[in-house]
Amino acid sequence: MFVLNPQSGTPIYRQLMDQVRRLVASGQLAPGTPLPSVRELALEHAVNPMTISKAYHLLELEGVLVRNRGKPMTVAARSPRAAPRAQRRKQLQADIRQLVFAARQLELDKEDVVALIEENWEDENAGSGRQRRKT
Amino acid sequence: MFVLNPQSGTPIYRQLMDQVRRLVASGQLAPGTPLPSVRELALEHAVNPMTISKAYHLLELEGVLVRNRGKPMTVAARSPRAAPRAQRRKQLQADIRQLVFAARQLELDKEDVVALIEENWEDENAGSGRQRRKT
Amino acid sequence: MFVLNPQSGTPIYRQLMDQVRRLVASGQLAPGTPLPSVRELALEHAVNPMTISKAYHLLELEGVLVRNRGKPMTVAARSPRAAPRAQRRKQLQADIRQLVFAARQLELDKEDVVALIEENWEDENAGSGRQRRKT
Amino acid sequence: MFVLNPQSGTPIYRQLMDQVRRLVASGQLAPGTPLPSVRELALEHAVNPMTISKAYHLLELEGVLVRNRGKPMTVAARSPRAAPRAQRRKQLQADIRQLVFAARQLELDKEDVVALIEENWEDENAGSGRQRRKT
DNA sequence: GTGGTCTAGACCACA
DNA sequence: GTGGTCTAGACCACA
Repeated sequence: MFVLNPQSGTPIYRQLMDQVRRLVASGQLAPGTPLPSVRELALEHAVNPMTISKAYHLLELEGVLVRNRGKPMTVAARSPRAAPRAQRRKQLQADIRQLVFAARQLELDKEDVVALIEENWEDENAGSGRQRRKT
Repeated sequence: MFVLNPQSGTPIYRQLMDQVRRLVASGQLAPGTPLPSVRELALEHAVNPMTISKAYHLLELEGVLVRNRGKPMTVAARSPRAAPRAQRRKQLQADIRQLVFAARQLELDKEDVVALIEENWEDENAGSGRQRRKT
Repeated sequence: MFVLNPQSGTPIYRQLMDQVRRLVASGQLAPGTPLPSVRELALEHAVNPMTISKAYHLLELEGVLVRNRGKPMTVAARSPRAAPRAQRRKQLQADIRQLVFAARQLELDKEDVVALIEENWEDENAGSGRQRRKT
Repeated sequence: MFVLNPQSGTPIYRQLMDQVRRLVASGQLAPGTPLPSVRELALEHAVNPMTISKAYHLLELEGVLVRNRGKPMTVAARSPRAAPRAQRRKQLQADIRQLVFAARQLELDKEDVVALIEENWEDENAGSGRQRRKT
């Protein structure tokens, strides 16, 4: 469900937060949906429970998740089931800007970038998505 | 010349390294070109000199820069003046993958992403590029 | 400077947060004042650094403190040097309500409570304040 | 009869224990009085029966309540019907100290605190008492 | 020196 | 079973 990469440079708890926010925005995690338990995720990704817990806790402060004493955390019941396309686009802005900036420094054309996106789009079927960084 | 963002989450020395590598790959920083001094860059970006120095040092180890006693560091004289397009494309792979991954989680189409890139491409004239992160 | 009681039942990080907020509200911690470092506080109170860090981090999210890379955290530069008396009174409301509730259940009079406060007020000179709970 | 606040930070079973102890001390719960059943209280406050049960059990260990096979728990028959005023005052000490400590950190005067108590005293008629915490 | 992130593992409150 | 809090201690980025 989530792709966490400890080598990534981006703190694990932030990777998780980003992904939860996106899955909620797209409605893949609908309001009320229970999230995997802290322990479960921690075991699955060989990560410390506190790291997961931190991400969940911050998402709770943000209002994305709600805590339920003794029961798994759930997606908060807010807004429509999925954010409108315009808002989801906005959520991608920072990544887009970073990419455009990098591409221009590499003196690549818009066409190069679009081609690369098309190539990668096909590869990433069925959740085979990875999240890496330049390093 | 460089865009350093202390809020970015990505360590400053990495931001600098990424940017130098890209400008060298594209030939904007040609072999032999002197880089701004550590002090100069540090002052300009209100950053600790050690941070700049660390980036330069690591780029030297990588063979991208060369140290010249008493004179500013310069771009190493290696390969053609600029990397071939194919190689520069490769340098963008990680960013592309990250973007595609994020877009799919947001249930955006390839077309949305391309449109966003086109929008941002125009905006970023004249080195007004920023490098931010999702936060 | 701070009084932390691990036995208290109230989580340590919350005790610290409450106290920082109050000292900021009263102007005893003026904007720009550096706070004791995480390690310093942790050692002094024989408490884990992460516990202090958590309190500081949450206070940063609240806007009470600001982080300074590589330097101690400081009190945020916001509002007047000290909150107006009315606002500080408000900050005490929850404690007052709790006390009044307890006193009424004990069938004590307002006069009993006032007398107790007067007795304790004198005792607590010069930061000899403790923070305990009924347990 | 009882005011339980799950958001409070203070464990629910402790809130309940505190309140029972105070109502017994003041004679509002006289020796022999039956307490609401675990199930009843749990339902009324939308709380897990085990939580209520735990509080009752600990109060039994303390000697405040007694268990009666097949019948509701009752208030233990001990001492006079109500604790003398001096003892009840003592039961309030911890709350008083906490309040005085908070008030001094806020640089409020004894007069402010007394005024706040008087304001709140009137408001809390007829068991409308709440028990909250600073959060 | 500073804070940030993380692990491994304990114990608590609650369901 | 769930999440919350905490310890002891490591290593990283930055000043």
